[in-house]
Amino acid sequence: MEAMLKLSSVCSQEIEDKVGTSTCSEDPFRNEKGSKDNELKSAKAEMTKVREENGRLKMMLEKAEKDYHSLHLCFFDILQRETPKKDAEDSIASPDEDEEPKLVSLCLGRSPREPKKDGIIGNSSKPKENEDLEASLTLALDSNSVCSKEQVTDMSPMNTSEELKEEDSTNKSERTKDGGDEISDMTPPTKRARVCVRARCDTPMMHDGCQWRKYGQKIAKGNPCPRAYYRCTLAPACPVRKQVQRCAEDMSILITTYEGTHNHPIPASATAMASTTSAAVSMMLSGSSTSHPTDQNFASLANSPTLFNGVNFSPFDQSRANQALLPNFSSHLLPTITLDLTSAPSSSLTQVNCLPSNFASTPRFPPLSLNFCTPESNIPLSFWGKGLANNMGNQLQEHFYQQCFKNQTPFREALAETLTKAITTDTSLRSAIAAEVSSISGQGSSSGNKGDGEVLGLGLGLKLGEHPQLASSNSLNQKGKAFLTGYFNSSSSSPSSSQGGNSTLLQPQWPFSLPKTTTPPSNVDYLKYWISEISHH
DNA sequence: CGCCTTTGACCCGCGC
DNA sequence: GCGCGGGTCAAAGGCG
Repeated sequence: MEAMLKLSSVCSQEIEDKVGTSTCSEDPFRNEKGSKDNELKSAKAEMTKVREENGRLKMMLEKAEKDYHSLHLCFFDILQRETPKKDAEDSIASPDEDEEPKLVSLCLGRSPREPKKDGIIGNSSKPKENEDLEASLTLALDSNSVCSKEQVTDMSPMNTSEELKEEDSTNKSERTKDGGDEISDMTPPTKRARVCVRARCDTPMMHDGCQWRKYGQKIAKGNPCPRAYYRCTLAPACPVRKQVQRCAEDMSILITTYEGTHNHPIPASATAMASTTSAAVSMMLSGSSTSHPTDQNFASLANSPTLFNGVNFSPFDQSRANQALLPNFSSHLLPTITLDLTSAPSSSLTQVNCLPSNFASTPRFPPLSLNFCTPESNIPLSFWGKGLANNMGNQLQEHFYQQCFKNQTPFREALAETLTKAITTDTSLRSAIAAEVSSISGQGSSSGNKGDGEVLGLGLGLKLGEHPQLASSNSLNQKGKAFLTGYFNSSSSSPSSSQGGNSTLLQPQWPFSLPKTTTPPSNVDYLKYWISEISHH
């Protein structure tokens, strides 16, 4: 849409120039004046038309933006409404588990590497030689923006009594030590959100914009690397803590777990990931409001195309969890979400989505993986593995980080942009996508759910503007072409072409009317639409 | 001197 | 009840 607006502006400008030159230039030939006037009138009419079109497009853009923002705001409201129902149901079944805390983990990555084994890197002895690296990764908790109602009441940033059972004891000691500060015990312990960040980082600790004081260090079982415990020192009574540990399987991965909610304003540098982490927290608390969600719950949550578009919610996999590749520094009372942004290579999904063995033995809190990583780890391996070379992945990852942390673009948009870039720059990837679509289409609608899960993460709008033709020539095989052609020919007239391609469609307008009784468009549908969009260009 | 890190001790929950 | 492991405390020491 932006490009269309640009185009309209350019056309308008050209016409204006044309008109301007026509009007300003002295016409020596009076007998040509009539034709010039006609030309002038038609040009003016055209200009008016273009201006109107421009205005309409602008209005459409504004409307789309408004819609997006309102949807963004409404998103968590919807989750909140659903939460009490589930909570009510589950409180009947297991009323005491409502107080169970939650773990959300977030993972970041720098470069894809094969996990190294048996290497020991002392994280605390590393010199601070890569401050630049640290600076590129910022992270913070900020539940303010997207907390569900439940969170707002229970995890209010100002609610310093906080949610933690463990912290209760700690706070008690702190209270006694500090002579009883403003920390109150008025609110009961409630759901706790923990956000774990996995990042490829060579420095002992990721710079996240906050100030931390180390208060302990332990050698955890199963990991030769010591685990460090930090408290937030930006505010004296801030309950936020974090644990930092190197991944035993890949020493280049730094795993940081945040716990609690800041009860003070956080620096701007610490807010880059706030929305993402809090969104994850919110999702965890609302989507899994059962407190002990079943695998099915998480699977359905993960497969919901409307929830966290572009985020790969990997359903809990017991066999994977049993591999216990992640260090266990979470209370086994805590359920797990893994937001994975490490761009591990082909084994990434297996590696990253693995969770501590105690989670495997605690099925009432099946872990959940949110894969905010580079596309190749966000898309099924069979999919990305076909087309995305490793060096390509590195570039895209850099692009993704730039979008997320430097430009502070929301994760979804950054991911969308990165995916778009991947497709626009990698012909083999386009072929892979086309092939995947062909295979999906070959599965037919009867197996749509399966395809849904396979392409989960593609249910997001992508910048379709500058890319070449994905579906052109060799990119789509015959089957896929036939499918797409038939698919979209049978559909109603697509407004996408009339809207132009240069639009950032975070929630793309569905190009065809859907039966009222049908379920919302799935990710497969989005993918099909998306490739169709590309093929139209 | 204040802040931070280090490190051994302690507490607590869980499993057997 | 006991042992294990995770998490925290707090004294001691280092550093700017």
